[in-house]
Amino acid sequence: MARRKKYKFPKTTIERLSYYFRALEDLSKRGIDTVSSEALGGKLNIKSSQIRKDLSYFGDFGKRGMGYDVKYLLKELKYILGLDREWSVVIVGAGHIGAAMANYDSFGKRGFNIAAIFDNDEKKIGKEINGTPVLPYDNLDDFVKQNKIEMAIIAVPAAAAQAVADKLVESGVTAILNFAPVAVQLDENVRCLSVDLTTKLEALAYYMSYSQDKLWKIYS
Amino acid sequence: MARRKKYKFPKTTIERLSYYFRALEDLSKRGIDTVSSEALGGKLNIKSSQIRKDLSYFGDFGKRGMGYDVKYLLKELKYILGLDREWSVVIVGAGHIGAAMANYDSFGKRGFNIAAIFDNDEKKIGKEINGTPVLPYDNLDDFVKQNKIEMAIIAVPAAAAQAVADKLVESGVTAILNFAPVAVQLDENVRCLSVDLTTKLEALAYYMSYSQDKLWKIYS
DNA sequence: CGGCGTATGTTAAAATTTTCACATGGGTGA
DNA sequence: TCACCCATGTGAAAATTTTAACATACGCCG
Repeated sequence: MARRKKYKFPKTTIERLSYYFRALEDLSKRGIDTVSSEALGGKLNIKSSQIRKDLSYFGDFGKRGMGYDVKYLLKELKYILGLDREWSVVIVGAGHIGAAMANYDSFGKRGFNIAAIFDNDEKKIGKEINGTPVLPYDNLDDFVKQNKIEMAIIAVPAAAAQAVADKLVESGVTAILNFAPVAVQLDENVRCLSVDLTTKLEALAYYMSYSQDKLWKIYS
Repeated sequence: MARRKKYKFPKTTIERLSYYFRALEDLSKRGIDTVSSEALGGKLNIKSSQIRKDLSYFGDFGKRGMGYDVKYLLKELKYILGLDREWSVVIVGAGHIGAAMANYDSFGKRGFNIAAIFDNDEKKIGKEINGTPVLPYDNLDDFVKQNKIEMAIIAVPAAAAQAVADKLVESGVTAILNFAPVAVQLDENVRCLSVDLTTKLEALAYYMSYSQDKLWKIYS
């Protein structure tokens, strides 16, 4: 019921809240209106104690003996995650990944509106991707300022990423989702999360080689 | 020099090894052949002690007072990460994300060869994406078995992901990179990493709402 | 060839995160 | 209304991960 609780909590909690949110949406769609931490955890492969702890950082949302009211918890999570409003986002880079993001309809459903896509390529400029216009990279500055864009998705080659990030921040963007395989250096009041596709595959490769005992375990 | 060291290390270490690898590649390309943990950390926003610790799980690769030989460390990391061989991968789902993955050339450079893409859509079957054929989903089983595919990328809607994953595992795949926004339940000897695009944006939304003091901090 | 500067590898401490265990309180039915 | 069940919320313990600190070893220079 009461919202404010602890002031510090693990970084990983935020990510899990997002998982809870999605799972609850699914339950809600299926007409289920109450769920226990145990049941929710089963769906997500997360321990029930973890779920209760995560939620406890933000408030008391459940009823003892009963579990959580799905709709109520959804509303609260929506609020906590900042999803109770619309966010305007620009994508920089109209290549395959940029295009895939522009076509990713889940963003819209969550209130992330792709306002424009920016690229240097003459052949792409002026076209639309999933209804979103592709504009010249040179207009990025003005567009971000005029439309008060706060979030951006970087989908350009690694070599260009830092320059793009700098430009975005200078124009007023304060949150960046970066697909370029490079660590961009940013002011600390700008949030940047990276999605590193190669790294994920490499981690899988590691686990597989490991399981095949081809690793350092062999040598001494 | 010596390879085998500790047997347990943080899960996050593997991911960082992948970052080190890429940064070293970059240094190597630029003709730099020695690097200190301090310099490498500066490039990646990672503390030098973290780097030394990470590497120490696998062996002694540096020279005191000197740092690390870039080429040598690259070779060792390649070995540790299991990148000293080719991996055959299939993509399931020829939608925007599947297509983007098929077009992601970095995979090939790392030894991840996309052998085929599978989809149900008649209009897509028979075509090629970046030189890789799109085959009927019904052939997935046979193809994976015949070509001894070990890794797969799932890029289908959430509702289909579990069934696809089951089919892949049944056919012999033991590592999965999952783009579907759902937690797939798998046998524990199958490795599965998820890339959750919405979750990342949601985490950003959280951080931004937080910084704007619109969160639980307000209430009591 | 010995001392000096430097950056490693490691050990110990600190910080963070997860898990456990259980007291607590809401709801239900007699 | 009372007793019983159940699942929460939490405080403490365990596990994991990061950071700090430093002794050690390498190479260079005089």
